[in-house]
Amino acid sequence: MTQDAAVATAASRRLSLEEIVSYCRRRGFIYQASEIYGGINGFWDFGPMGAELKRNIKQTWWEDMVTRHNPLVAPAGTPSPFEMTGIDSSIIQHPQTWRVSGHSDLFSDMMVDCHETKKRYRFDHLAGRWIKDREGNPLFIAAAPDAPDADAFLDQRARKLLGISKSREVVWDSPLTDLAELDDFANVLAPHASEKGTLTEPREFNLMFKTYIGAMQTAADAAFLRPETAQGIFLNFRNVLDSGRFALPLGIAQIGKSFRNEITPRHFIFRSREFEQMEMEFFCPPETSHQWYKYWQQRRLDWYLDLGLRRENIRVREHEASELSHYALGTTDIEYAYPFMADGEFGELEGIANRGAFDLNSHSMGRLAKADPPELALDENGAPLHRGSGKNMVYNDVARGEKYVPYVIEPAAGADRALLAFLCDALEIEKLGEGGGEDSERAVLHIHPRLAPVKAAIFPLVKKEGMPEAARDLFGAMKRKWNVTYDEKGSIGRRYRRADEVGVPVCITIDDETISQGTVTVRDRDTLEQQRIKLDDCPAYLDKLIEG
RNA sequence: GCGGGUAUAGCUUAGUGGUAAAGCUCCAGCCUUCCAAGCUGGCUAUGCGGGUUCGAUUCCCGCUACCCGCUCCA
Repeated sequence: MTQDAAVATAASRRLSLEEIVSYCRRRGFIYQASEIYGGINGFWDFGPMGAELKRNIKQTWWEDMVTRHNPLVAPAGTPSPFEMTGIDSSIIQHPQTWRVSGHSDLFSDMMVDCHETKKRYRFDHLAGRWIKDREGNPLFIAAAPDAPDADAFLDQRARKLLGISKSREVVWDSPLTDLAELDDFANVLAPHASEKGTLTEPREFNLMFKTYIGAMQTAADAAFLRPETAQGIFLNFRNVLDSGRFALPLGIAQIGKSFRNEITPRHFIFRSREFEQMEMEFFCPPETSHQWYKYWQQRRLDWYLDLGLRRENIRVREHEASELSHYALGTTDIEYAYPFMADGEFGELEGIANRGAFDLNSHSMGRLAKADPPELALDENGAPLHRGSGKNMVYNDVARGEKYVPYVIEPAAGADRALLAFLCDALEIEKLGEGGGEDSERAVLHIHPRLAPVKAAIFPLVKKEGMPEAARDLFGAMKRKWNVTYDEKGSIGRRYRRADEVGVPVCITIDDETISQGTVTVRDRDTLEQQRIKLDDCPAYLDKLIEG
């Protein structure tokens, strides 16, 4: 850190991603998974500090979303009071869950990529016809899978490419042929390309981790690690309603691990293959859904701001209609200016979506195709593509005197991304101009006390005159309620710096006045200011610091 | 997935075809009464696997991981 500080020119500065990674490793926040075996791409382990920080982030989210919620009062801007609760569902669910949700189709197929246009096609959706090019060489023109009329599309492509006038008929050398019947793609012209031979070999493209239930491991036993926690909530919607005496509007929250076989894990823990989500599904009457959507956008933004993220580093971005997922009526991203993003660019922190009744209807009727309103996806025989459970998802709203399938607002946050954002935002190298005349730097993590891995550090000023004994007594008492540390090694200044670097909000120092008058000094991490308080007031002081 | 770069101690660096060096950190001891003091001592490293060589941390090949730029991102 001395080296880093030496290149600092401003009064304080933010760190690069490499410096953040180095810091996380050095101070016990995050290590590369399986590091002693050379590491494993896309996986990370949380060390002593990181585990505490992540636990605090999750706990703060859970408290603010679920346990501290008052269901008797309607917050400003909402149509009504509402209830909040939580579940913890299984990582492995019935495979039909992912077929109906759309994740199987989207996440697992043989795909071919086009080098030229960068488009990706499902291998089994591509077909085309053979023809002779201008030099008389064989050329396979592939049709766009989404073209309404493949023959018309192919004729048009051939006329344009080979200069065949409208008065002449296009003469093909073959009927419509699946790409799968070709030995290689060297003579294949991709649907949107200008040159042939731009397609890759078909590659399996499965973003869900596959496993097997039972020891036999046959194809019929295949199961998947969840790619999102949300579906576990939809599957249990009826259970929660039936067993909990809840009425809508109702939010069901869940925190847990999810798994995606990302093609390119990147940027430290920003995109990893195993990650933790904090998701909530808010079930409400359809006609109020937009109002709730707006409410949750603001409330989720406020959560990050209240916990100290700088406003200038956060952006709220509403998706364009063309960006929307197959299920969403509206989606807003809360984005953060991560240090690996270019200046002025932001990366996703949390998404808030209005999913309509898509999920509940899907799990009732079967996989829905994107349409307005959504309709059942059918296979070539007209049967449902993926059958739903057949269970009734209609809610009988006695208070409103109507029955409906609830609409769902989903704030879906990444716990790891939140952790990364809080770290990046809070970590600074500060230049302290004063102090003995020489330039002095300190690394300090200005993390919110609620999130701080260690809440307080307790020091005896020196190791004599009864100070260690008094400090240990205080430490023992505080430890019952908070994660506090005791340190008597090194000079007092060195101990302050060590505490600053891992974001300890306050250092409590025992000195000779503690022994004679029962007072201690509390030193603030951010202002460096000290004040003297009564020894007995330490718990109340810390409680106020954390909870405000 | 493509291209470029990197890999020596916990961190930041040095160096060498023949016993791997330093500063910081950390630990122990002495000292120390409020912001990284000082003294003494100590622990700890060439990412993994091949090849060339009498001998490889150094040269070559492969792999892995990380960083940067594209690509992708339910």
